[in-house]
Amino acid sequence: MKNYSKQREAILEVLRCTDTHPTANWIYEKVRETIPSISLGTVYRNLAQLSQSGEILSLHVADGFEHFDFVTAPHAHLHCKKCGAIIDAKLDIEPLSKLSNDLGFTPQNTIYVVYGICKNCK
Amino acid sequence: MKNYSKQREAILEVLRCTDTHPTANWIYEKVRETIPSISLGTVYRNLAQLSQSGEILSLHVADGFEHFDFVTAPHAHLHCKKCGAIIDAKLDIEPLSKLSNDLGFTPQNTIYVVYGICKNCK
DNA sequence: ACCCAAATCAGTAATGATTACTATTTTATT
DNA sequence: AATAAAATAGTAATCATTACTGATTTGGGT
Repeated sequence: MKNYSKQREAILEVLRCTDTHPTANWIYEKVRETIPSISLGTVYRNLAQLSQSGEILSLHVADGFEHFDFVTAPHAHLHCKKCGAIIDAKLDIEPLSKLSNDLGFTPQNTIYVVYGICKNCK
Repeated sequence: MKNYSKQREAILEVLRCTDTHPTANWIYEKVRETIPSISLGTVYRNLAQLSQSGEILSLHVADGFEHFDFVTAPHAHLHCKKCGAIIDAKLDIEPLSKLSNDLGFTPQNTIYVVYGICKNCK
């Protein structure tokens, strides 16, 4: 079903080594330093696949871009409206079991985005 | 700064009278029943303006569309991966004051999306 | 009421992130 | 080595959203 590819490995490696929450294009530019022939479509395809299999997290914020996160454990994302930075934060979240009890909704994963102004932009 | 327009009024009215979380295009089609000459650009412009002034909420989920919500009070959005529905849910959220204390981040508003499978699609 | 500047509008064209497609190459298995 | 499935590079197409333009509407002052 899923074969090894050095392109996918490189994409994961780039994502593993940043604490920003890059876009597909940012990752593309970064991977090109190692694999100059890689194509943007390959980056998109692998990110979608990794996201679908739960190995990485896909994150939609109000800037219109899809962002990716190597950290899949539940945590909050602070998005600065000025500089666009996305900062990780620990934040206690009510257990999701209530959702299945009350609404019959089976939760799979959770995205928590807080919009505001970051330390540097104040 | 901000003048009255019947178009903006109609857009707000459509949004007020639905419990779905419509896209700009859905709202456009709906408002056209009342104001057939309205243009899609007008819908987008007003939604952006209302969202920026905090009168409505803009919501980005993994379907690539921007959704809008008349309810601005903090609550969770359950997004069904199968049918694409967005369902409102009450969910206790840790007070955001900690963010400013710990990270110097000034929170303004909060979007909480839970991905999963809804009751009907199970 | 009338005037004027700012705001808004309808209609259309442009943008650009993402997806789809195709012919070629790589991977894993026998 | 032979084969089929999976992945790739490169390019073209899609389509939600934004930008632009010239006409219309709004609201405050005279």
